Amino acid sequence: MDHPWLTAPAADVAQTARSLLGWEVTANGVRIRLTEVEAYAGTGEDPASHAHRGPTPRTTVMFGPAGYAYTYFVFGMHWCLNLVCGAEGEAAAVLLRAGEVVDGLDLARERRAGVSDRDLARGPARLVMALGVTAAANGTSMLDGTGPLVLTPPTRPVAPSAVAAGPRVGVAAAHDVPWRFWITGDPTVSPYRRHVPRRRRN
DNA sequence: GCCTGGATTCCG
DNA sequence: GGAATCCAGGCT
Repeated sequence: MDHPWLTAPAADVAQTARSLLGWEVTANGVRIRLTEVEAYAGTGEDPASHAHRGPTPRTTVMFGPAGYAYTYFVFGMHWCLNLVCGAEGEAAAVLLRAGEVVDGLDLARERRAGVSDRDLARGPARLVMALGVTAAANGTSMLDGTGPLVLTPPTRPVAPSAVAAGPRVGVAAAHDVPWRFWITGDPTVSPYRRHVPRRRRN
């Protein structure tokens, strides 16, 4: 499958993120339609990006070619999923923040026991749980079917006028860039929380 | 080596 | 509003 915009320069990663809304991610029997994403620019350009200060063992995948999954562990308990974008070496990425489960509802409910259907993938770590992916997906392609994740074009296209933009969630740096994109009014979009500085321990 | 704090979620 | 709960990255 050909996704020319995926390899657009890192400087255009915001546009790439916007284009991803409505696309579908399938893994382990669950298919999710993306309703919310966040863009992270290339190395050296975005203080909020894990790749900001250059490659490290954790972020190696981000410096590879576009179309690969970058998963990372956060807060000692959660996994998040990114799609690597831009030219090889630029380390741009799009964080997949939320979506609507459009297939495999029973499996998703099993993995997210006790929550309403709208909350199944309403948040980056929740989306990962619903898809049943973790560390094993890191560094696998999301385009060619060789990994657990498969990215496919929208079944229901998203009109450009239906896309809203705002600051990224939980990110202190570059708070002024509106690089979070979501489908206006969609119930599966995560509730916005601005970055809250942690209280210092006494 | 040690220390800090995080692209979060859930519960009180 | 705060706890849970690891570890990458920065600094001593």
